[in-house]
Amino acid sequence: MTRLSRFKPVARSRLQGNSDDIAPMLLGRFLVRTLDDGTRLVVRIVEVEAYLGMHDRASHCYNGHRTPRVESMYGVGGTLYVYFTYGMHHCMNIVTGPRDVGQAVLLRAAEGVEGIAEMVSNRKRSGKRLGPRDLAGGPGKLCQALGIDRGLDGHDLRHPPLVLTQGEPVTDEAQIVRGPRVGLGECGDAKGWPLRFAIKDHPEVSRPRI
DNA sequence: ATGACGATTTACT
DNA sequence: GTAAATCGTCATA
Repeated sequence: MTRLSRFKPVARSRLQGNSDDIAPMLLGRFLVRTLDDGTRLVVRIVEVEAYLGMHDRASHCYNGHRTPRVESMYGVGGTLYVYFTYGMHHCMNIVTGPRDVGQAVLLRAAEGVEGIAEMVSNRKRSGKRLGPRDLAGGPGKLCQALGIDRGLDGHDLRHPPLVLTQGEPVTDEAQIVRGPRVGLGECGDAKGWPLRFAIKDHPEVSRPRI
């Protein structure tokens, strides 16, 4: 992977499969966020979770649930789905597959690549020092570091102000670990499905450890 | 009009 | 480890 191709956008055709197939291929990719003042923030994705759509009880699209909040999750692969939860946090997903299917990959953690000082500033709470995993080691933290909110819901990830690029993908499958998804409510067998993927032993991967 | 509920994070014991 | 914070959304009435 050459230095230049790292910043080439990922083609939509690469995002048209099932979310559990695509999720591990997103590990190592970059998210390139351009702020209004021109500042560029870059992170490398290190942890994701697949949500399978209508037949996945943990999914916002379970049983065909379709409301204004989740509408963008039914968009074409390569669309961004951002939701607001717990009254204070945003989480972002990359939609996969054809339109109207409702599959997506939740971005759970990333490592800072460029613009780290700015991201730290975005993350600073009450003047405390940031510890391990405090920059983008969780879905809400990642969104806060990059300044992502519902205003970007439905955005096309091939274009600024948020682009998914080739980055430094993980080619060695042995470097990928998987386990059950985090934070789910009661959802039967879906609770144990191993749809969480992360780069093995990466320090930014969120808790609980995989 | 109302109430229950989060694909979480943080602070505190 | 446990618990509080905090509010948009949606099902129910």
